[in-house]
Amino acid sequence: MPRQTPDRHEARREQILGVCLKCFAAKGFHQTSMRDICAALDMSPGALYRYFDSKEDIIAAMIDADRAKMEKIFAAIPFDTPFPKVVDLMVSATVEGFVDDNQLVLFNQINAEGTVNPKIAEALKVHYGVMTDRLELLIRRAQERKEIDIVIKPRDAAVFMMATFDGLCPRSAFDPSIHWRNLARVFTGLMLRALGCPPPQTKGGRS
Amino acid sequence: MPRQTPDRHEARREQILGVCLKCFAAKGFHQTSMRDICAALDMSPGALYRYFDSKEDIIAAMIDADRAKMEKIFAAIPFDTPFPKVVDLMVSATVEGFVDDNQLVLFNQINAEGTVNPKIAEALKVHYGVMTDRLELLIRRAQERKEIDIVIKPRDAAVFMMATFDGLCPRSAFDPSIHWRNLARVFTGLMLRALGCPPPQTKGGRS
DNA sequence: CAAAAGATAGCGAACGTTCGTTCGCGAACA
DNA sequence: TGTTCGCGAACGAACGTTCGCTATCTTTTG
Repeated sequence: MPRQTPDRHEARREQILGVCLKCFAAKGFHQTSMRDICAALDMSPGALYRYFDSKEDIIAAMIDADRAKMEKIFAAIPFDTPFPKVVDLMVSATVEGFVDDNQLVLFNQINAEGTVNPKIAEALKVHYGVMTDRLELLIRRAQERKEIDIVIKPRDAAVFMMATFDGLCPRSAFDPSIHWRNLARVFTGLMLRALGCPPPQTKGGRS
Repeated sequence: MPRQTPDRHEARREQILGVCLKCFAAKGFHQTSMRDICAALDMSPGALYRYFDSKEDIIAAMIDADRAKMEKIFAAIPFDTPFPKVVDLMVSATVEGFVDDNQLVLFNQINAEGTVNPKIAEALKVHYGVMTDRLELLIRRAQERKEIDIVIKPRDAAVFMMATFDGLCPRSAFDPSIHWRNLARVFTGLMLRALGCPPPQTKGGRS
């Protein structure tokens, strides 16, 4: 019976992916060699190749896992969430991922890979589509609740917001004047203004 | 006297960079080999190395040229330009660069390289700084002219706008539903709304 | 003005290195 | 006893780069 340890394999795969993420985040996909990965894993190439067919396979799996995580966060936002809260959640999720640099570097790496590798490009299109669709729906509901301007087309607004999230990443990677807290607050505020959604409460508003 | 043909060299360098741009845009920095470049140039490696010390040198020079071009566009916008026009100019400049895919791929490639290569990262920080500073000034002037909301801090607004421009790129690379014309119009409109700047004229407004 | 001298551009085979990947074999576990 | 896991030396290919050579063009010189 060959069915013995079906999950051990999967678990190890995930553990490997975790280490690869750090490697890739530190040096980029194509500057990281299989030897680098093996060293970080304290593992031989032969062993590593029992879990992944190729380097590209590793990269693809890692991107998949990363995107799935993001999709999950988006999907977890209920439809009836007040829109300011929606924006806040999304901005927070985006910014928090940046606090350690992993996500920040990785995001740029993934986009670069996507522009050049058709297989990755296809996967990214799907993922981007899923996220934009979800956001579009959230916007539509908010419009029905009269929370945001009825004139704005939900799809357009969704694309705009997604683009702004995406822009956060290269921006914050190369602008040393940016501070996370301030960034998140400012972006949330401006995005809500763009959609004609009055903020709920601004409290004191320390500079 | 060794001073004979000082400009021939420079001219050829630029021509080489132009070809490299196409190569890099097609396959990415690290998937493009020196042999690929030589083939595209119909030139031998030996000859190529008379113009650039290394592959990294080529990449750096190309990024420099690309960024300089963008800076030039930004710098050409006069301070007294009505703000809606400013936004329109910037969005157009950004979007137009995408129409052929060169700029689009390249932008993602550059950001990825910047996250991993300290020298490039430093250059990008400078360039981003220059552009943000310029935009901040344009915003400040517009505020003085009462064109945009006085509450908004110019620096915050500048960062927000720059981020949105940046986001346009990966977004439009992976969202097949996007059409340039519509994209530019929507983004201009929403950005102006965010800053509390009433649009000048919307004309007919065909869907 | 012609010839010699010098500098620059271009070539392409070859270099040493590093890459992703393979494979035969032993150890551990079922 | 069969199956999985892990090892690490080894492979061929491809990489960025070098170097000695010839051809071309510019300047200097007789």
